[in-house]
Amino acid sequence: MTNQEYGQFCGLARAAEIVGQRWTLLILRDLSVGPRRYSDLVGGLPGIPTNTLASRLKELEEAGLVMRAAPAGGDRSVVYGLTPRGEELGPALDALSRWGAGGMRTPREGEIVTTASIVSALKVAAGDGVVPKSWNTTYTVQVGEIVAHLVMRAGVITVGPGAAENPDLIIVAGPQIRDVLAGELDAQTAVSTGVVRLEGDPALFERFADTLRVPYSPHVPAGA
Amino acid sequence: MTNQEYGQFCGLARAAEIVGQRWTLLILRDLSVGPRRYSDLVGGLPGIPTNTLASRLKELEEAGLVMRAAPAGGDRSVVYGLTPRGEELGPALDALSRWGAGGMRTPREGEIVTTASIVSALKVAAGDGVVPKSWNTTYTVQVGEIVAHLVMRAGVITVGPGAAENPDLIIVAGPQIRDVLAGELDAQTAVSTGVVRLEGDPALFERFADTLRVPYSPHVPAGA
DNA sequence: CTGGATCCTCAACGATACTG
DNA sequence: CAGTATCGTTGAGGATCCAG
Repeated sequence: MTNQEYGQFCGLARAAEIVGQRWTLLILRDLSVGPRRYSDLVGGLPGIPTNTLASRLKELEEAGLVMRAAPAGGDRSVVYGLTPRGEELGPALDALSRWGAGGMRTPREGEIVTTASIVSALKVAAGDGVVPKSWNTTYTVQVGEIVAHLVMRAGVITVGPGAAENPDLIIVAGPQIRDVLAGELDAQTAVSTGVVRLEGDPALFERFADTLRVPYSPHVPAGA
Repeated sequence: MTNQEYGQFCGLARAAEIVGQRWTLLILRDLSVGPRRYSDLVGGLPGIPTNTLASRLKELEEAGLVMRAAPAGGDRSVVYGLTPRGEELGPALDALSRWGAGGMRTPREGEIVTTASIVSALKVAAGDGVVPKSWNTTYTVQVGEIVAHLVMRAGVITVGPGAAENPDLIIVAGPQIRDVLAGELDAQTAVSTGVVRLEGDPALFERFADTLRVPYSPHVPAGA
């Protein structure tokens, strides 16, 4: 059992040999949002040592989860993206995110929000992503300096980084918006107490708050 | 960002701080089968250093996933089990198992099968565990030295370690039974080629092979 | 005999500097 | 921009030992 192997013929053990490496889950989360350059990853993963990132990318490429691509155009920057096999890990990442979010009420000292964390949180909150076909709403969500967009259209929800072009509603908030996603802070109270600031139709925020859900675990003390 | 923290207010990051530790996923898998004593864990996790196991159990207890219990009876051995919060991690473990199993065709040199790996593999293969209410079948599954049981009754599948009392069918096989679960080796061929040996009604093995499923990933080369 | 604690070694990780 | 090189620190691996 040299190296990082567990020596068991077991799916979970095989998975653990890959995602059990430090930083690997967060690298995969960032790539799940879309292809990224090396420096994008460095920027989205504050604190990661550059040699660790280089090692992980190499290992993930060898394991078949990540591919490097040098785009055809004159732009010669290297871009990393998930392979189909890497995309297949999505449901597992979502399940882990949901579980972790269940125990996460307020930021710890110094904890920050990144683009990938917001996008993946909204994706998880969207669940199966199915909404009534008649809904046609575009949101821009801003948490601190970080901006993402969320679109409800044709019966499905899609989420991505950056602002929407012509959003029907802009939602500006801090990490406390977590309570809204948990269903413990209702939309009207969130607005009236200043936790959330809106630019657009407030009724669309009610829809947002009712549709997206990542509950708190009932088994975690409220102080956590 | 001291210690093992990632400094991000993100569910996946919080989860990674726990399950990203070496051996932790496998410890949780073993405990998900049922309460275990320290020495059971040592036995079920070949190669784990005893101090690492002790550290992990302490960390998991502090994180609220694991509880130590000294049973009321005269037996005074310490028993470790999952808390409700630990049980909530089940879906994430299952998703990881399924993903890992998708890339796992044959054992690597020296890889073994443990009781917890068989039980969790069968649980994952059972999916939502729903079967026709009329089915009432008890299986004993033996892979190498390892024995587990699987019961289809009252519309649901239950799985556990050890042999069944009066099994309707005993299935004896090696790791190659993986191909049956993947749906790439049909029941009759498995029996006729000697991959699987049965004691009981062969038709019940067809039911087993048709009901339990953990597919291979289409994106992993067959040589893996 | 179970449930660990201790000690030492070494590979992996982390921080910083530097290069094609 | 995309890494590699270097070096210090930490944690895992492995053996042994100790207490209830």
